[in-house]
Order: sequence, then structure tokens, then C-alpha cells
Amino acid sequence: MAQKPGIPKGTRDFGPGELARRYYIIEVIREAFERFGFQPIETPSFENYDTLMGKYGDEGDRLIFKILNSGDFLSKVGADELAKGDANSLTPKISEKALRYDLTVPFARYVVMHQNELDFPFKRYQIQPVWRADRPQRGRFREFFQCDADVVGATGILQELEFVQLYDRVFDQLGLKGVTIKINHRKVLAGIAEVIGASDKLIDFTVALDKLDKIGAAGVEKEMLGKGLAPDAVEKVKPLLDTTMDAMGRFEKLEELLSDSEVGQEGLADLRSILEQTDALGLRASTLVPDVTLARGLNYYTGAIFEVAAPEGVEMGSIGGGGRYDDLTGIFGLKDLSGVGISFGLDRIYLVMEQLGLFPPSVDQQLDVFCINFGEAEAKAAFKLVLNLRSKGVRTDIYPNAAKVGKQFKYADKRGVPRVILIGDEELKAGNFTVREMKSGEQATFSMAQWEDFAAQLLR
RNA sequence: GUGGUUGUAGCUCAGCUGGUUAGAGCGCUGGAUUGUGGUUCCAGAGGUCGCCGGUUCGAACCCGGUCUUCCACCCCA
Repeated sequence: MAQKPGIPKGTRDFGPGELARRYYIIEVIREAFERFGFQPIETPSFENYDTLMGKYGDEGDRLIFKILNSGDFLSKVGADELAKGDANSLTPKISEKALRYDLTVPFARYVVMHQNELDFPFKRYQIQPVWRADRPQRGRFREFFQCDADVVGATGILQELEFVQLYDRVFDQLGLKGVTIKINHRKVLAGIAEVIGASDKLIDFTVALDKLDKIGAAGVEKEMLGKGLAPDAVEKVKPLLDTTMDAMGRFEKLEELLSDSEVGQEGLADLRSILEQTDALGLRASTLVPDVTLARGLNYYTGAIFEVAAPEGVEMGSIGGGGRYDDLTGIFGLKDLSGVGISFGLDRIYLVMEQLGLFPPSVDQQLDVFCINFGEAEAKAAFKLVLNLRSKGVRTDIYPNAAKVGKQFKYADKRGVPRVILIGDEELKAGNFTVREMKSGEQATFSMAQWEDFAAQLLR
């Protein structure tokens, strides 16, 4: 009895057409990473359970895929414990491994484990899949690729400036215009919380603030009150919730509000200087915008926070994010090592580019020449020519058997080949090959001896 | 994890208040055309109606469960 095949929800197969486009994006990102001096690393797809758990907050823990122990996974569980049915205390006993949830925490683990081999500041990039046990939606998958660049062991905002430029270079190369790079600062958020006397509720406060776009000022106020923030504290935040004001306007309000907060001032100084210097350096495809409501990665970011929004009119969550974490390696025992990094969401960038029709046609053309097979003797000569063309870097293929010519042409057409070579008995006798341009239907005949000229012409 | 939604041919979808043999377009295969694709014409193949169970004389259609899709939360690339 054959079973019906399927793949787990939130996962996808990729066909040749999709992969050509994905590789194109990856190549642009990779080239940019290397141009900016980052070095590649890879880490295992699964880590020890304890390495990942507790690093992303309660919500994050829930979304981590746990791997069931091999063999008798119940051997360490007592009968009474099993009967209790408490999943939280049971899980660590039956699972010692978990699928990578992001690339940042594994990187921190890598840095700590290899600290004696690394030259600091260490700049690495990493392009690998990560897994989250989330409920899928458009642009949200349970298996997806992140493309991360981080530097550890470097302080000073030159790094932040560099990451903004890196984002911009990639989006410019991809032809993705109108991207917004939003920036905020963890110390600014801490400053606001301090000024309004809600330092102990920092996370609740920022999570609520982050929803301004979605639920509006009234919704944010309601959520803050619901989370137990004092009414007069919420009142003080109100000026920041004025959605009629643009980003810079709200930024100025912020400067007023934070005049008495030392942390707040530190954050503002960073932000101001990143904004000013970026302004002076210029950006090609994107805009850098301060956004007080931006709050993410609260469990480890300590300085600047980035989030990248797709161009206006495209319905898509963030296509990138990042920030500075002063003590990420601290949890693994290596203190006082500052890190900053950003991430590109490959799968979402793909969807945005698809929607905007930004893939160049050349990406979809994966074969330069296709050779028709007319029979044994003809194919022998043809195959020689095919190998010659391939040796020069021309992407060439030949039909494996002497099927009907019409069928072979149809196949060539499906593969999107721009030109077809014909070597039938006429050409074979004369020592020629005929080239048909599929689009125009024009045909030209070359002498076999001219194959190098023909190849050179294609590669121009 | 919560609430909702979707599932019929390879793809996009029809299918009436439950009624006989479940349809269309595109695609696919073959032929018209044994050295010429993308146009045209002709013929053909392809479905346990997501899966399991229930109600009924009778279920693609109604009910329950389950899986899947998409959406809103939560959170996030």
C-alpha cells in the first residue's frame, strides 16, 4: 500500500526555477559580506538543548523544535513524573538536542568555544537555514534561511555605520529600491522607562510600544495599562504616540522627554551620530529612519536595534533585523565582548522581489545552447562540439537520444534555451553546424573549425 | 499556543435545496508534420472529490474528528 507523500507544514521543496532565483539573492548577499571583510562559518543544524533554551524568552522557548532522544527516551523519566504530565519538566529529560532557532546564539557559542583561535575583532557571516515551530503564514515558514553578518570584539559606532551601508549595498545590488531601515536604541527605551518610572516593566512597555503601527495610540495605551503600567506613566509616553507626526518629529519629542535620563542621553547620542554620519555618507536604495517604537530581540540587544521594512505597498513583515548585544557571549562564560550584527531574511526578500518583478531575465536562463540529436554518427560529432563549448564555459546540453526533432525542439523551448544547434547528416558531411535563434527563428551555419569564435561570441 | 479559513484532474477553478455516468480552461500524451519549438486542427489519457468515521434509500455537498492551506493574534526573517 503506497502512502501518500507529503512534507511537514511550513516547509517547502524548491524546484530549479526557484533555486536559480534563491542562489542569485544569496550570491549578491555573499559577495557583499565578503567585500565588507566578513568570513564565512557554518554551525550544526542542531545544538545542545541547553545552548538554545532560555536565550529567546518564554515565547522563543516554545518555538524551538526539540529533538527526541534516541533509543529508550523514557529511561530517565520516573513513572510518577510521567503521570504528572508536566511537559515543561519532562521535556529536558527526553530531549537533549534542539534545532537551531537563529544564527546569533550558535555564533556566540562558536566564539566562546573557539576564542583562542579567533582574531578579534572577528567578522563572520553565515548563511544557513533555521527552524521555528511557529504557525505558518505568508512569508512565515517553519524552515527558512537567515543570512547573518556579525562582528564581535568591536566597540564604537563605526560598525553600526558599516552595517547600514551593508544593508544598502545588498538592496541596491538587488534593485530593491525604497527599503526602510528603521533604527532605535535599547538605551533610549531604557531611558523612557526610567523617566516614566517603569524601569521594572521595560519589556511589557516596549512590546506595547512596538505595536503602535498595528493597533494605534489608543490601543498602545490600553495595552500598557493592561500590563500594569501606572496611568501617569502612560500619560508621559503619549507625545511619542502621536502618529500624525513623522519619524523625525517624534525623535525630537524624544530628546525633550529624555533630557533628564543619563542612559537615554547615551542612546540618543549614538542614534544621532549614526543618523548624521549616514546622512553624510549617503545611501543608494534605502532610507535610515529613527523609530522610537521599534523593539526587538529584547532578550539580548543592548545598543542599537535595526529592522528592515520592505518598500511601501508590499505586504510583508520585516525582511531583515539586527542590533548590538554587549554581552551575548557572557551567558557562555566569555565576558566583556561586544557584538553587533544584522540578518537578511532570504525567503522574504525572495517573495518581495517576486512580487515586484525584480529578478533579471538572465537569472532564469540556465542554458546557453541546446544541441539536437539526429542519430549515432551525428551525435558523436555534436557531442564533441558540446564538450568544446562547455570547456569554454558555455552552458551546453544535448538531447540524449535521437527522438523526433519536433519533440526535441519542444523540450529545448521548455528549458528556455535561446539557441539550438543542429548537426544532421547534411552538416555532418559538410563539417558544419547550424545555429537557430529560437526567438527570431534565424538560422546561421558555422564551420566546425569556427567553434571557438562561436563560443567567444556567446560569452561576450 | 488561541480563534477563524481552505481542500474537487498536474495547475486554476465550476459542480444548484443531498439524487443516476463529477465538468471546463490550461497543461500533458499521440497524430496532422520521419530536419524545426513557441500559432492552428484532431484524438486520447488522467479523479478512492484531503483522510477516517457518522447521518441517509442515496453524500463532493450534512455532522464529528484529523491533516493541510491561508488569515488574525502571540511572536518573528
